[in-house]
Amino acid sequence: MNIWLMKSEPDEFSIDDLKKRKKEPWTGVRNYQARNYMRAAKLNDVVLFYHSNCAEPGIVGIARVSKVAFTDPTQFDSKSDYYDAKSDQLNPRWSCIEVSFVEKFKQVATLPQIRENKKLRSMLILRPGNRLSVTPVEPSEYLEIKKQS
DNA sequence: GCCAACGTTGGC
DNA sequence: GCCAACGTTGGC
Repeated sequence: MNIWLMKSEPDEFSIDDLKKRKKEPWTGVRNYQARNYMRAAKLNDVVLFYHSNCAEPGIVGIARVSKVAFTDPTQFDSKSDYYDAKSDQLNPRWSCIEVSFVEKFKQVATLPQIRENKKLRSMLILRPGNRLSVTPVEPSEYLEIKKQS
C-alpha cells in the first residue's frame, strides 16, 4: 500500500466539500510527475488531504483512492479550464484518480508543526519550491501525522 | 500583494 | 538541445 499527499485549495475544494460529496474525481492535474504518481496509485491507497494557499496550510484529513487512474475527461472539454488541445484522444496525456472521504482530523497538522517535527523533516511538502500537487509519503511520516491529529 | 522556485514554451 | 521569457504555485 502506498500513501500520498494531495493538495487542494480549500477555496476551490476543501475537506468539508469531500465529506459532503463523499467522493471526487481528482481532475485537472497538469504536471507530469504528479500524473505519474497518480498512475502509480493503487486501490485503497491512503491520501493525506492538504489545504494549500490558505490562512492555515496543513494536512486536514484523510481520503482513500477509490478508483485507480483513468483518463481525465476535462482535457478534452474545450469549455474546461483544464482543456488541453494537444492531448491525443487515442493516447491521452492526463489521468486522474477518484478519492473518497475517510476522516477529517480534529486538529489540523499545520505546516509549521510539520516543519518543527524532526520525524517529518524529509517530507516532500517541506522542500522549497515544492509545487507538486501529488507526492508520496513514507509510512512512518503517515503514522506520525496521525498521532498528532 | 510580494516574491522565490519551479515547469513549460518557443526561438534559435 | 539550449536557454530566456513567461506563467503558476503557494507561503508569508
